[in-house]
Amino acid sequence: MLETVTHMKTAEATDNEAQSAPKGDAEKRGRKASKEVRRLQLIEATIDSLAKRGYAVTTMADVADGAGLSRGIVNFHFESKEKLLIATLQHMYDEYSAHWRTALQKAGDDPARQLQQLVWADFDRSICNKRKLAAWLAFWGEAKSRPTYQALSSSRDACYQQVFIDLCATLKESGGYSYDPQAIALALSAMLEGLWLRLMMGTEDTTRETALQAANAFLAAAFPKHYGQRETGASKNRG
Amino acid sequence: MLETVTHMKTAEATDNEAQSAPKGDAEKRGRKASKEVRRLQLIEATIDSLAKRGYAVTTMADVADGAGLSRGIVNFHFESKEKLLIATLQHMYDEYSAHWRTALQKAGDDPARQLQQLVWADFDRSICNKRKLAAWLAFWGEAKSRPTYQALSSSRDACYQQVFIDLCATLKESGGYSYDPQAIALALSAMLEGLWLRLMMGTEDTTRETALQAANAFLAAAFPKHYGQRETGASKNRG
DNA sequence: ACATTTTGAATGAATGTTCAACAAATGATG
DNA sequence: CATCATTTGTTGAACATTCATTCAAAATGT
Repeated sequence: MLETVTHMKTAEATDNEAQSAPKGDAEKRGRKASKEVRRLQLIEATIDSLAKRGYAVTTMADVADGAGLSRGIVNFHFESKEKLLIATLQHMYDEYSAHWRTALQKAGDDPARQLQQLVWADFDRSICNKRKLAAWLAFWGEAKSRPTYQALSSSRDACYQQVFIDLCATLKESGGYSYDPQAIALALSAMLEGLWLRLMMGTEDTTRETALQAANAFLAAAFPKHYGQRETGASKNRG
Repeated sequence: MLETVTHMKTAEATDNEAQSAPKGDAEKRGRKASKEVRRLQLIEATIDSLAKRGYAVTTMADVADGAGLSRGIVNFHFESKEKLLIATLQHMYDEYSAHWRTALQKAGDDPARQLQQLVWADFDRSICNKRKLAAWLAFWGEAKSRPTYQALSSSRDACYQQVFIDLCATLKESGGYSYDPQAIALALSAMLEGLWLRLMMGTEDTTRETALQAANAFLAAAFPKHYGQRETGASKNRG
């Protein structure tokens, strides 16, 4: 019935979104708008480089070339390389945060449906694609030794985790399960991150489809009363 | 005037394993033994640097200083920086691989016990500590863009995954469960990796104990007939 | 005219690698 | 055992390269 979830599909191939033009709504403050557009353009180029080359060998020249601009431009819009990377991380964090909050809102009032939508949202093409995942992993690899990154580095923050715990607690009561909500919530969110990891690594046995199946299998096993084993909702649709 | 600068300050905190001596079984080829010891010493220093500073800023000088040796020594024992990193990754891969195989062997013939031991082995202090986990994550962040890393980068390889699938299939038959063994196995191993990720990130809400609880909660939820909700087995034993 | 943005070369710091000298162990010879 | 020759291991300085940053000049828009 509901194939609503997954069809965001915001330009996963290469994303030529930020490149178009500084036109349209900004004419009085065309400059300021142009400045924001430039920043976005450079941030997207940074994500590209992180995904393609990796954190360690992502250089300012890579970013500038990727954006089709000159070498010194990044230090004009961002003060330094570190600030560019922080801005990029912040951008991805904001995007992910907005994404799951939207999914939660769209889910309505049924807790079971809310949890399901949250889980499915994780595999939406707009955020779950090779490019973004690779960029996340690049940051994760550096987060532990960079205090500035730590707050933003885990896309699933404390607030997200608390939502999971509350939902698991609610389902526990309504379903009469007997586990610790906190433990199950941790297991669930850890599995989601682990599936992301598999997808990024590019092992052949894990695709977006199989990952979604695994997530559904977890839901069915942990909350049998709410997610019957019969209908997973992922087996027939999705191209 | 020149007092020999033999610091040998290997392994400050945890592992003074490689330090012992080039003696014993190697007298004819004492040199070769010493060579292996040096290699291990440098590999350990590399892990230290990866964990403390991160992949991007781990330099040859860091490694040499960490081992208490001179700058040029790494290029003598390893041909290049890349080969040092590959050797380090291989070392960690071999260690992890040997670890889970040993755990599997010790578990006896009962499939339920085998799976449980495999899961618990993941949180053994010998491999599940901040230092090693941080080093793993550092490699993961670079693996996608470095073909040489890819084969070794995921500690849990195809063989490990197959063991999981087979065990899940066996438990499915004996317990009369109704899910797809492959999906559940993927969910399980992904959760383990995700829990590792949380532990590395150093978020306060995830410790080795809570991670183990989450893993046990998963087992109890997925295989209720085999792992009753009552006894998790993790509350008192296992240091 | 004026402010803003962009360019591209110059600069200086950091880093991987090389290498000639040096030290230590090993083996040969008497 | 003593002495020398040879191989193996180690050092630290020198070198070349890469990269982030700076900045004066040019281009662009208002």
